[in-house]
Amino acid sequence: MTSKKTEKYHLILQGALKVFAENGYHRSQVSKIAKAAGVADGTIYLYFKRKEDILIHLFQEKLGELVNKFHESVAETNDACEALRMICTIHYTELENNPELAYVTQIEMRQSELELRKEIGITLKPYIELIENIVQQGIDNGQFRANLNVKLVRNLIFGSMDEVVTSWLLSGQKYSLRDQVDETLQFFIHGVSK
Amino acid sequence: MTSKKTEKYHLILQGALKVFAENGYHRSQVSKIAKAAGVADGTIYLYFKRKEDILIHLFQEKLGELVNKFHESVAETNDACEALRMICTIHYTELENNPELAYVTQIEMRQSELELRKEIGITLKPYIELIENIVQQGIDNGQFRANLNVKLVRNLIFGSMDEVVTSWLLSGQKYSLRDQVDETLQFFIHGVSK
Amino acid sequence: MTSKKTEKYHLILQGALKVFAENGYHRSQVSKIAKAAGVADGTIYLYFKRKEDILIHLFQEKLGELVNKFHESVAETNDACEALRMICTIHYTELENNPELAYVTQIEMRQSELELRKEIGITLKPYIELIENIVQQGIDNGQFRANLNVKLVRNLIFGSMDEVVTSWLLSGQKYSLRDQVDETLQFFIHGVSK
Amino acid sequence: MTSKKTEKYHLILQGALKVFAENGYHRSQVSKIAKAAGVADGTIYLYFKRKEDILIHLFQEKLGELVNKFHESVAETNDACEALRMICTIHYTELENNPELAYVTQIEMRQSELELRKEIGITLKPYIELIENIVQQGIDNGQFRANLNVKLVRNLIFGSMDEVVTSWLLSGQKYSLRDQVDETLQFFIHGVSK
DNA sequence: GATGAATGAGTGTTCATTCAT
DNA sequence: AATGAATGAACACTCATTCAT
Repeated sequence: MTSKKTEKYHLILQGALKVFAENGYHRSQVSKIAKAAGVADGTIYLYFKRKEDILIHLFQEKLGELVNKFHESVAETNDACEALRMICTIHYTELENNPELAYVTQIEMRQSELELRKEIGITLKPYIELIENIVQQGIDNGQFRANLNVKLVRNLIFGSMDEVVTSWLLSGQKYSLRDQVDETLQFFIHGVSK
Repeated sequence: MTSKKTEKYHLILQGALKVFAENGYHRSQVSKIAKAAGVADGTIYLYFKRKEDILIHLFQEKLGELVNKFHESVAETNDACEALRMICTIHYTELENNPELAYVTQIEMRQSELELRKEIGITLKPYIELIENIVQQGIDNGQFRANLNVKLVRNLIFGSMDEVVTSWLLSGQKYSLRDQVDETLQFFIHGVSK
Repeated sequence: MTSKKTEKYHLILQGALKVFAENGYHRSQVSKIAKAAGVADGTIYLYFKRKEDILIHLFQEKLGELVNKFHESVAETNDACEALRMICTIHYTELENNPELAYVTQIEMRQSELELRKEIGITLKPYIELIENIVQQGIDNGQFRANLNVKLVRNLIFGSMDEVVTSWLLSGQKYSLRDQVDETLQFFIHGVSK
Repeated sequence: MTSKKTEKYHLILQGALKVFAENGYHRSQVSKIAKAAGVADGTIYLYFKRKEDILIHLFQEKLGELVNKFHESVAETNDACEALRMICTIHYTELENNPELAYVTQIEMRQSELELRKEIGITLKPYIELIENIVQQGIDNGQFRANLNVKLVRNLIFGSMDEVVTSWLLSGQKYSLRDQVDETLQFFIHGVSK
């Protein structure tokens, strides 16, 4: 249910996503976002403290939806391998289907000050922790090695997927991202060894 | 022996590294860099076309050194696992020992326009390819699975390490990065499975 | 009645005229013009694309008024000699009464790039053509020689008056400009010969 | 006789004439002039106090030659009409044959500060006075009207020719300047009347 | 709440001039 | 005298943010 108050809020976020994806954060003037959202420049400041705030909220909003999808999909299984597969599938599929979102998360999000990076870290945390829980679950049910450093491994897993997406994006999205799921999973499960 | 001509060039790069690490790229005024380098503002433009150019050269210079170290170390062995270990060791150790460089590569480098990102991609390519070669070598000598997608795997490996470094940096460098080498290698070689 | 929108536009032009006359175009910083106009620096760029634009608009605005006066005065007569007299009278009188405008038209206008000079040429054209028409009229009604090269003669006439104004200005405006009308006319009509 | 000391002086002036004509005064960096002259930047300051100085000297040098030609040609005759014809012929011919010089005198010379304009006025004075003398001579020998205001008339004459040259230049030199001599003279001698 | 005109702080870059060699 | 690397003052322009309506 979207109240009348939040209508403009979402219009602005929608406009910002479009403008950021087209021009990059630093080249996206507030007035351009306002125009894309169909509101006046000043109106933006009724919903956001600063320009940076738009980016943060955009990230939180969009990532929140993603994290929800992750949680929903994983809830259905006790198999850690299967859970990892679902995580990876959603990760690749969702970003492949939303190139604008992909661009903003992979490129623009990183273009921010240290302060903002930490803010983003907080938003990202539930996702990272979800991966951590899956790894822990895999250990607990005997699927994974017991001596895994879960905090390190979750970073390795997230970092891998993250880089694959960025690489795909910078390459010009010339191949299918979701087609990489199987081989990515192979690597997570068995590593490179025979 | 540093020729007189390149002396200021390196002074400026050194100053820029310091200033970028302290303030971030966008908050680093050219005049601040000049001051840190002990030269006049205008002098910078005798050696660099524009501010962005400093970042690119800084990256190329520093990353070039790193890539050389990677190549040298790897040249000594035919064992793909051992080569991966060396790569990871150098990657973690060098950045741990050069926090300023780490900050610039992990945070500031990403703060740049798409155009620059591609420039950086080119500089990074030899490193990525080195990893690819190691993986290929591992396949060839039977250490690794034959059906590995080398281009995907190299991205997974690089992305993993990259994320570990970023995470370490954003955490405030509270733990030892090089101590993560063994477990990182475990993950690369065997994945998570028992 | 000046609409609210154009109010600042005219304030800026007025300020620019003053500042240009006092300091010359190149020594007139935008901030100085803004101050003289009683607006913020940035406001200028809501009404003009760039600094040069102010000069062009100033010229068009002021010259447009002059050209109108020329046209009005000439419309009243069929006598080419009388028309020339009116042209000359207005030319001298108006500039004598507006030393700031005189300074800008005679000195600053010429200080601009070739590109701008052509722009100015376009604005000046109606005036030059008016002179041409008068000459043609004089030929047609038998007052002037039939074999006059009207395009050359209009330049000779305009150039004469223009130089007289510049000379008067550079001399420090020590004598009356309008007092030169009679003798200037004599020269136009009869030349130097007995 | 050119001493070794003045060799570079003339090289610089020659280079400046070329560069000014090609780029205009304000877009002509000192370093560009130095390059065109085949000397080092600093060398220029051994011969000229400031950049503006080059323009002044260039003007004085080139105009000095012109004035000499004027004087020589006029010395041969006592006929004021004939003298005016010679003045006009040389004025148009010389500038038509030296488009670079024409460009600098008609366009660039005007692009200078009031201070410089007065400097130029001084250099131009002998030429203006020469015209004045011719007019006076015409009066004295009964060729011209006795009640002519010589100081005004000289300005009218100079201004006419000056405007014709500028107009020809801005038109892109599409027609012959010297072909305008006869009709210009007609205007000076008889004005426009029948 | 909504507007959008107005603000003014902030900075990369140029280039005339200097001066140690 | 000649060099040319180094200097640093100067400034147009942008754009996030405010606030009177």
